[in-house]
Amino acid sequence: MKSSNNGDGTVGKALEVLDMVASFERPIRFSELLEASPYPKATLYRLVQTLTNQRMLSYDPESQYYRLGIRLVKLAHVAWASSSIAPVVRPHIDALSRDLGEVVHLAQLDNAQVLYIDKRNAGETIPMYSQAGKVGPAYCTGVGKTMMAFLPKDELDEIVSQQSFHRFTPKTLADAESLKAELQAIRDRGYGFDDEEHEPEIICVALPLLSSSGRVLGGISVTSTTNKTDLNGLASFVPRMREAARDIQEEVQNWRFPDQTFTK
Amino acid sequence: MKSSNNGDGTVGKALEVLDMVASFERPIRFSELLEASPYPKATLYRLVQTLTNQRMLSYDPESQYYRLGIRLVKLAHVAWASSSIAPVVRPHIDALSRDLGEVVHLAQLDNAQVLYIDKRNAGETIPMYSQAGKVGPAYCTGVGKTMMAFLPKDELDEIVSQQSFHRFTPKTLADAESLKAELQAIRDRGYGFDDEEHEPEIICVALPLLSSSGRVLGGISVTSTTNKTDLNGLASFVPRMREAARDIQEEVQNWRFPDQTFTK
DNA sequence: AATTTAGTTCCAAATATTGGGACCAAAAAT
DNA sequence: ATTTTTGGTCCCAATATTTGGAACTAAATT
Repeated sequence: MKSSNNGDGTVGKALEVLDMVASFERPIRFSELLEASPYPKATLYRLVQTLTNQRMLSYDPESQYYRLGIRLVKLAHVAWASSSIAPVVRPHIDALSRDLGEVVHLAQLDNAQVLYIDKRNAGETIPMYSQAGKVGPAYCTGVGKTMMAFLPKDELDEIVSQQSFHRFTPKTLADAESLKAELQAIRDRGYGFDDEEHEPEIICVALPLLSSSGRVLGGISVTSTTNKTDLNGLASFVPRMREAARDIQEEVQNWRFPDQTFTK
Repeated sequence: MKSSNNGDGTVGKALEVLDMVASFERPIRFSELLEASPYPKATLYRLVQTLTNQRMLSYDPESQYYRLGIRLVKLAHVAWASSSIAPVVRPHIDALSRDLGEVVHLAQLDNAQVLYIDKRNAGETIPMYSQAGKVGPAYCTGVGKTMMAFLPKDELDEIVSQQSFHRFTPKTLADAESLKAELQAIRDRGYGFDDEEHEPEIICVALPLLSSSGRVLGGISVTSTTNKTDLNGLASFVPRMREAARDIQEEVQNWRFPDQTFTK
């Protein structure tokens, strides 16, 4: 017994390296990776070789920089398209954005963070990975807080304890106490706000998407700015959003893949 | 010596399993995977466990179905955003689509196939086989043939031999000979067409994106339908596309990540 | 109650991974 | 021009992980 890693053997280590490359958000050199990694040179070298062979990383011999490989884009396309909610939700956030004239997001929780799955700008379409795939903090975004609010108690405690509580703006809820109070308010109200807690002038209203058994599937939010409207203005969007959420929940429940055979 | 796999040890196997799940393009059961896989039950089981642990797969205990995990969406976002061309090309295909009033694609070659990296719709969507992350055949698409045409000879032979040559339409070039002749024509002309070779009524014109050293970075295409225009009509788009390609090539060359420190 | 099917666990044998250190080439310093 | 440093690659015996046949369990079917 000695290893410094997570416990999933070589595969875990390789994926950890992949994450490490991703965390730079730009092409990097082997030596930069080495510095950031807990592995000895030879080990990291082999890991990176394997990943490159597998096209999960790509290497430019001229510049000697590694970056994430496009095989990931292909896999993510399938992941997105066969996720239970993304394809179902798309037409709804489309309609919401059109009706309300604002930016609409679909998000899920991933590892105590908010992961944006889809986005619709008021005017035009933003195609896939430019925005989908982004992550944000859960404790100071509308969707983040709203999804947390509807988690079962044990999961909630766990996820709250994992928040980093950086104070982005004067209004950021920067400790577990105030966050928990806010989450209670969201549960009572049935929806959540972001009142310039992440970025000044940016406000939003969010609804959870729940499965029939009450599990949190994701969240949708409508975003605006303080010089366009205020929280009351956003609250007036809620009935329309509820409609969408209801429809989505129903469709997700009944939705099956074309050729998926069921025995019951 | 015995293994039936590609040679990258456990990591290779795990990624092969990931690909296998992806190839179904829908949630699947363990037993379906087992049938499709070359691994014994216990081995596959552990592989899938690890992948699920790592959130590369997600498992719904209720339905007992596996699907690709959302961690992939996050990774793909970074892959897309830190690829050398996608972010640079986006404003250009935007403008192209606006100016020409047609659908514009950006694609790269991946494993002898065309991988669509980005797409811009003009006005309303033409129902068509493509989105970011989707893959398509190289030998019967405009971008595919055009990118192949500008590959160095050895890579070209390799990639041609990997094509599956299924005859989608009467016009599909369904053997290596006709494809190679077509590639020569594309080289001479400087751009390529898709003349209903993949789908009836769908036609397109494509240009390669080359690095300063002549390496194929990707391709852009403008797509239309036979009841809107014809190949001559598409050819008239070429000057405008050339402009875009020239600008892109220049920008890609000069483009560096904000904080990327260079020693020369 | 008996059989099949699907999923999970065990453990000794087989195999892959590990990492210290050697090695090499190119760049920087002397 | 020579030496040193830096960044990257390779080797191999010790070691840890993976393997897969088979046994087991739970649930569905006969």
